[in-house]
Amino acid sequence: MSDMLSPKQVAMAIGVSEASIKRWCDQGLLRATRTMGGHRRLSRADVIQFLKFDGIPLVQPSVLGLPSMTGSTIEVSIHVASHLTDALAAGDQERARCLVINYFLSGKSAVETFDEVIAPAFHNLGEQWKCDRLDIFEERRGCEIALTILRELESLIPEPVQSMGLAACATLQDDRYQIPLAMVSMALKESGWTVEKLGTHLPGKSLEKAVDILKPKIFCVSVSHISLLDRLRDELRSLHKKIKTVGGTLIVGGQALSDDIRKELFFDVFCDDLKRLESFVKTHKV
Amino acid sequence: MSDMLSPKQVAMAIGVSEASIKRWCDQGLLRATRTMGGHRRLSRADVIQFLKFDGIPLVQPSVLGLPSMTGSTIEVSIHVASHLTDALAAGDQERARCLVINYFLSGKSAVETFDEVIAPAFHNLGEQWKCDRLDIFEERRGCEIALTILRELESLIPEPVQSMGLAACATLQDDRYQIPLAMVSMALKESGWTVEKLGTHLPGKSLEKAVDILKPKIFCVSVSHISLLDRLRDELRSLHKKIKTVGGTLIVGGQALSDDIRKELFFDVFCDDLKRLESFVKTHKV
DNA sequence: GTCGACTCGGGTAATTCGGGTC
DNA sequence: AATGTCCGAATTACCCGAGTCG
Repeated sequence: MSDMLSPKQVAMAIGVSEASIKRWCDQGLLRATRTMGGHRRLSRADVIQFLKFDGIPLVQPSVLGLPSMTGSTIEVSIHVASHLTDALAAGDQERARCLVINYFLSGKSAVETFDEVIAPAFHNLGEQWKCDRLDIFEERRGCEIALTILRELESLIPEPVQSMGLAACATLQDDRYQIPLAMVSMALKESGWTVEKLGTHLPGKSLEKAVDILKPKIFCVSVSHISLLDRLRDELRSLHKKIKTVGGTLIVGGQALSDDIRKELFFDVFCDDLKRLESFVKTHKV
Repeated sequence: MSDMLSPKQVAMAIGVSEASIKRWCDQGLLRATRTMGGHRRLSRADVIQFLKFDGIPLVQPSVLGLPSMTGSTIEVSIHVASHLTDALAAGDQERARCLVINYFLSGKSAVETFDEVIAPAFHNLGEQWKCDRLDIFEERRGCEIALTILRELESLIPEPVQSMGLAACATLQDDRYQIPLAMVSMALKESGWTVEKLGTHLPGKSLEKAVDILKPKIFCVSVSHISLLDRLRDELRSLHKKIKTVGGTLIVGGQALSDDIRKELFFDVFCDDLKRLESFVKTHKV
């Protein structure tokens, strides 16, 4: 990562407009070098010095540790995901928050943020955990942080003017992975659906009862962990039948569903990632 | 995303003139930071803190992103708790949000809100669940809603001027109750501590490693469910010893700790409710 | 070399400052 | 004693066409 920051980055870090950064530089309050084309470049050290000297406390210092958001899309997302991995592993909630929220606010949809940044970050975390480079509490703390950030992100997704209909989502027994479920819920919300997030670790029978009561047009089951494949199959089959009685669609997805497992299951739609989920539910006729 | 508000925004939210905001800041009643050019910037949480302290009502809560006071604000905790129970059981997130946030805004501390409203509401939910008047998904959905509301409440707690020190909190294996843990974490934050929320369902050994790394002055273990009493006892004893090596204090609490169970455990402080936790950590010498 | 994102400079509108008065 | 309003000067935010960066 470069030690030189652009005016935009500094503006975000301090929470002022870019115009203010320009003025301060021109007044000599904040040292800046110039590129050959005349663009200002500020060193981290100078910015930190400046903030300390003038006692600006409102800053999120962590923002100054953010990677630049320039470059090709794919590069940026990998870059951000790797930084997010570090922040989550280190328990640095503020930095993780800035990374995700900034990515989202830079014009990405929630679904893109999930697929390109959050999911890869947790994949990385999983790898580190497998290699014993991460203690359990560090992994769990990372999940807590991610959930907090996701809830904040959710508040940034606008309510649809008119709802596409009612969608429900949940996980089945022994699957307690809340993060994928939260992402599914938000993907649905972003696509204009009214979402009932029922929760994790729920018996199939309870989900069927929910179908009876709520009569959702769409039911998403996230599968991140399978303890008993037979039970999963039975519950999905039964749930699928139940959903058909109210004219709904059963969608499944999740890391635990490999190709051969998927073949044995009953459902209407399978989604590798949230982009696929989005493209389906956006065009779904109600 | 910026959490800093301008005097004009605050004035509109409260329904007073900007001059009043200025005076209150200058008198030290309302904490404010300054921009380079001397303009005041106020944090949401600080503004709310000030309003609660002086019992000033919000005229336009929407400016601060808060729900409007619907009708007469009920302040009788039992009534609020009972309404909250209904809202959570019915999956009515917006109503639950209004109840909790308004109770908090009416001058109650977060700890009071927990002890008087949220904990009783979940106690009621538990009763209904035992009587089979609530399906599992309804109870689980209520927890999801509560967690979302708690996260919002957390953003309304002001940052302490100076931290009391570092506190950590977690639950042990097979205890996956996130809501009590979240409340403990927020109670600590409200009392001025910097909190590391490590997460739920953690092995004792991992918590000991966390103690080694973080060296917290306070360690809170929330116990809402006990699967193996022997293991709980062993892990707490070992954890207690470890915490002593860094000069910390082990605090335990939770619904699962009956009198006779408690007698068998090792710890420094026991807390029936969050009020007790608060009164201990507020006076804790570091 | 193309292209999208960013930045330049400069100008304008909106907000806030401190202080004084009602 | 507390609040709302008014003032000139200063600060900040927003906008635009042209140029630069990666």
